[in-house]
Amino acid sequence: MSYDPQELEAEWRSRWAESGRYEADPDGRDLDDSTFVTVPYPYPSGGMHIGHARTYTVPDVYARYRRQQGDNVLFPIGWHVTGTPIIGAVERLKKGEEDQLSVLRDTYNVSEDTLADLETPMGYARHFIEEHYKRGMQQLGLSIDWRREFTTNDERYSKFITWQYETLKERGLLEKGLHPVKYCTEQENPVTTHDLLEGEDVEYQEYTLVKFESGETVFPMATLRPETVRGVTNAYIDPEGEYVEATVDGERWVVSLEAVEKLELQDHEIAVEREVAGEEYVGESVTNPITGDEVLVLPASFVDPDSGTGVVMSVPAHSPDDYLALEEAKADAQRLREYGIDPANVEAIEPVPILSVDDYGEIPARDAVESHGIDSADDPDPKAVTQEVYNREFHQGVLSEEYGEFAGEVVEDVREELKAHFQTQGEFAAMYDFPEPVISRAGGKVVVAEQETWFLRYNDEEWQAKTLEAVENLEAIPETTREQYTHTVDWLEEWPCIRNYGLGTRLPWDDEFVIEPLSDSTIYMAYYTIAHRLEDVPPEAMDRAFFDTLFYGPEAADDPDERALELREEWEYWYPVDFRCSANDLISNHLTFFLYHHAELFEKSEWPQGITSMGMGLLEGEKMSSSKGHVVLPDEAIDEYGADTVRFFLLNSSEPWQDFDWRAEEVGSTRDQLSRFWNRALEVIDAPDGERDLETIDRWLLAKLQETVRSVTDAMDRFETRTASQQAFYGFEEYLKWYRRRADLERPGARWTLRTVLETRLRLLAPFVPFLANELHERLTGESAEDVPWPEPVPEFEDSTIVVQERLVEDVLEDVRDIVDVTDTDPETVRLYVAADWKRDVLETVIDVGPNQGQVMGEVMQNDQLREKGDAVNSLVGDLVSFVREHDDDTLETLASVDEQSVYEEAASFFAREFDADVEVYGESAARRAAEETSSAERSSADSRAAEPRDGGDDEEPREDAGPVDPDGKASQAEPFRPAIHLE
RNA sequence: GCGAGGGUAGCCAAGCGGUCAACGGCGGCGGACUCAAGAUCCGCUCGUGUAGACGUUCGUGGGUUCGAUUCCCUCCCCUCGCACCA
Repeated sequence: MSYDPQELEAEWRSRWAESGRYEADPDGRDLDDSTFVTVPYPYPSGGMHIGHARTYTVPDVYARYRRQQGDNVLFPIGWHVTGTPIIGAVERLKKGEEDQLSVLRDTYNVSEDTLADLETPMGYARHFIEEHYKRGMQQLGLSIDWRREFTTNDERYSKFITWQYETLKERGLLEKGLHPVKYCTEQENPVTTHDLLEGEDVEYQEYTLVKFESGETVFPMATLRPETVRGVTNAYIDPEGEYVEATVDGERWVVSLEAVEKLELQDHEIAVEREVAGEEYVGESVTNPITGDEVLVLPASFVDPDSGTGVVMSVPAHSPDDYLALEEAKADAQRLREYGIDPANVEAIEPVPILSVDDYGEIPARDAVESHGIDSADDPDPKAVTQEVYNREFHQGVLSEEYGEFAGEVVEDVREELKAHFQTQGEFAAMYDFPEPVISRAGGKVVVAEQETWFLRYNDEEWQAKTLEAVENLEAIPETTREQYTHTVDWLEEWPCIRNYGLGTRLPWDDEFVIEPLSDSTIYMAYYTIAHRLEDVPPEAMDRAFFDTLFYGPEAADDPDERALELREEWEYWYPVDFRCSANDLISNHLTFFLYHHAELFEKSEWPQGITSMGMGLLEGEKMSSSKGHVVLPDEAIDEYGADTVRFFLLNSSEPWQDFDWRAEEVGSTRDQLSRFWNRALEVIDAPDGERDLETIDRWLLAKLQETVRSVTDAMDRFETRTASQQAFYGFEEYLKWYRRRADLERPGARWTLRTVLETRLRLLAPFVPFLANELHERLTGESAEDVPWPEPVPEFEDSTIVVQERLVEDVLEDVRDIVDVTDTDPETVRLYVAADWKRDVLETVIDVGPNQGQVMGEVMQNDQLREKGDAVNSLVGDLVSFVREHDDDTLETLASVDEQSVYEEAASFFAREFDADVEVYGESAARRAAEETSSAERSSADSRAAEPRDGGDDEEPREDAGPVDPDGKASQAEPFRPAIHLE
């Protein structure tokens, strides 16, 4: 019967569903044997793709592994619907937006009839939960306890979040404050990126306003480079623009009309006194608040009244734009006169450098402009030049002497400090704005507004300290991520945790606001432990005291709720989370928040034990994108290849934390491999039982099996799913390939070996390919692989000697092959000569003395007989020194007990088969003596060799009737574990 | 720029101080099987070589070492994150 994944997988799926196999409850097993793995709950604003499939399969494989190890394992799932993405998607659907419709129809195969169901947020979410995620997860065979599902919009979940936020507020970890948000002036409402029509990628900037003065009137000039304030030579205003004089927080300011609304939204008291045309200010002198210098306000068409305050300061020494504008102004005396400015006054303006930077001369802006050959401020190229100057000055610019406490410092290091310094003194103010226009989908202009909001105080020192401790205690996989957590904790400021609208839980004390998604998903793993038993608890009973009792015990409430106390047992049984399988890009927010909230709300013993961070998925080498339709749906992949193939490919092609690349060709080949495995397995299952009558080669395979069990187990413990599955599958296939070549498979001993090997491998593979492995294991033994324990190495079959010996056989095979290839011959006889005993003695000496040529020679030369051999010994020692260096101590020790000659003799028939030749094995000494006898008989005289020592004991009895022969005198080339070879 | 990861043969990718010309997969070449194709199996896939070798390779340039793909430094290039988007 050939491999048919669809049929066999369907059968196992229903078996699992019917038996509720993966529903986990506290049972007799010890707390230490409870394992709780979680994965970020999916956000069903769209469908599931193959990248998600891996995300959820990694914890599944670990869960299955731990179950086989005897643990009680809980792997739950829920659904995250908080916030605006789902609402946004529904809005776009209802408006009939083509992009959205096409994604739904073409990418996710939503039928026309179904579209109507998607027009409410929860209807939309439900569809993707049921038809995509849940379905996909079940098809993949994920061992999830489905009783515990919930969504974050559920009433009871909200009660849980309410408890969490009330508790945090009480502990002083929430704080109210102002926070900049994107704000649509049309709808008079904050907007998210999804609500934007134009400028989706634009980030707002915090501009510094330098408060230039003219008498009592302030001209606030917006800049991103406050440190250049000492280099200001003049100001620019748009003569055509509309400006106002207004009272701002009690001061008299001149700003553009457009700036009024922005300032108002940014928490300034503002009252417009009168509107003025920009040109009225042209030619005026304003005073630099830092230097006290008077500078001229010049007209400039490039000034945008809708950017910042509509008045800008000019720093020609360090800004190419300003430099060019100044040059142009100087060149157009006519225009200056029209505005009543004496051109001589402008001509007199010279750039004032305020910092020095390598690669440029005194006036960086001028150098940059000149070296790039730019001559007009309207030229599009200055952008790049400006960027270059700004970057270099920011990272390398050293502030000049006038800067007092900041003199000699690099801009990058002191900008913030300098800004704060002058702000405190009242010379600077601040304003948020976008560097480019941003338009909402409602068509309104989007500006930055400051809004009252609630923050999580992630920069609270005590809280940080606890969290850092949680980071230290964590098993961070891979280890390199630990530093990223530490870094994130150091860097996090306050986090605004509410939004104006969206799905989710209302802020308990102000129901105008909703707790945002990253903030309502920090400790929900605790909710899984009780989710399936809440049905009978009315939501209104789930108050502070209820959860206090549940999480902190009976003492935490005056009149502890019985139900909460019962649920507490569940929570205590499963918590803490053993592993959270998440993604690299969540380290800097969600995962760190997860640690923060656990560190604060729970005892140390309940803190997360481990986090593994996963990489991303690519499709045919490119990033997946559901909006472009560049995705593979698990559904379709499983239909085509089968769930085991999908799982195996996802887990086997890279370690979890590495990126993986879904390539159809490789997935197809994975399926072929599994299919081949299936066929081979069936052959073993269908063959007669065999019996335990083992030859060396069987023992070799069994020894390799034990090695494999050991390394697969180690890899699984480190979450190295690729290493584990590679070893169990591909790695072992290589051994089997050798075994098939080497052994007579018809023997009962071989059949016994193959069955034993198959059984063990199926158990090792069961976490990865549960359908196939369970099925085959059941056919082989009557029990499924998941019903029997994870394999352990069997001491009886561990045998490093056999492994080392087999290696010698492989070496000889390779060496003979090489010689045959190079000489292009087809030998009829292959002769192997095993090194003489005295050579083994030299090897012993090298091992004893250490791999040092000089020392070894010193030792060896003590021996008269060896000394007589002269150069031969010297070069032998050289080779043996290398040999010893290249092998570890264990191997050398094992080799010491190996009888090399019998290894080859035992393998002789195998060699004969491989080379299709007669194979003869001799001892070097015996062969040599035979040669000497021949030659002495011929010449009737002793040559020099006759004087050589005969270290008696190594003389082997010749195996061939003809006696040992050494036609070409090759025997003397033999070295220990490297027999001399002669082909004829 | 800051933080993290990475650059290995035609491609993907393992190795992370010696058994490394470098696992494995894909692709390619040759052979077996077959009427044929596919699947499967076997061998080859840096160069040279009539004896198991030698030569040149693991982003660049240096260094440490008896020995470096593996350790240290320089530089170049790529990917990800850098916040109120989930």
